[in-house]
Amino acid sequence: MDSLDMAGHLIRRLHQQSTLVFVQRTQEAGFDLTPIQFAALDAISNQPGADQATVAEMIAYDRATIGGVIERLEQKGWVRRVVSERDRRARELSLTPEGQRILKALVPVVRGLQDDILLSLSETDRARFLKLARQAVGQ
Amino acid sequence: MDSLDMAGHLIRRLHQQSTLVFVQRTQEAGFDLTPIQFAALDAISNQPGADQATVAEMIAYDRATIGGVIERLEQKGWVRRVVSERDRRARELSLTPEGQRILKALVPVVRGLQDDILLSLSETDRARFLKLARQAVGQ
DNA sequence: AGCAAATGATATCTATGCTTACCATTTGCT
DNA sequence: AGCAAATGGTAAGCATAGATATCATTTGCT
Repeated sequence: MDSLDMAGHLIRRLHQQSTLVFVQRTQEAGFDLTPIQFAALDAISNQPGADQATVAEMIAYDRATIGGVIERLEQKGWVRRVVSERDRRARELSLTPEGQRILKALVPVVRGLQDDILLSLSETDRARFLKLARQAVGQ
Repeated sequence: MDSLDMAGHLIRRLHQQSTLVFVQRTQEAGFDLTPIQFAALDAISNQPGADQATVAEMIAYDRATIGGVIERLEQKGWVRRVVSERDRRARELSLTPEGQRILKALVPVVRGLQDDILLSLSETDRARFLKLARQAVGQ
């Protein structure tokens, strides 16, 4: 078996393709952000007031890296970070009005590009693939 | 549709899982390297004398990052980099005897961990998934 | 032969992605 | 109340990952 044909390598190439499509399509639509920034934005929107650790857990991310992601979202003016009164270690996250506007405009674009990630699969195979992928990540 | 259930996010989590399993299993076996270092090592072994650009293309990698990867492999004493006589811009790559020894010991370990990446899939589903993944990356 | 275009490689910059260590604060237990 | 353990966050370090710019050399065309 060729090492390039093994699960690990195929998955890396899928990830590569996925990121590329995301960035290209969102840029074409006039946005400037990464897939992970979108995931964080979406998570914060679904759970306003959550702290960074919670958001990290929601999107299966590590605590150390999420800090930088949130910081960049804050710099863009899309996310607010307020020290929690309940727990002064924590920072409560929420979207700014601008962040909400961006996310709302972004959702249909991101939804629309998902099929482009798996362009060489038929509709049926795409559904099969996603079902298996879901199962593989234990969801 | 939840953004966490979309193709892009599922693929990112697969990649995460894949890398984790690779590093854990190879470390348990006494090795210290990344998936991409393995891919490069394997590519060089299959095509000794190839230059960096060729190796990058073989493993679907970008030219800018491969330099660092090869450099780390060279530092480990696994790869030799010799300026080509044919084309003085190029560096011809080959494995050192140590690199050959390591790769030979590594191959069965890496082969063996592939199934662990997709542990929650049955044998049949794993084969289905890989077939679809292969198709999705256009291979 | 001469020169523009292509190519191999590196440098720089930005952004993940993960590990370990550390600091501040809170929790849980006695 | 007192204190160890747990938790939220940041810092530092290493390794991808890709875009763009630059440099050296080679190729292709005339």
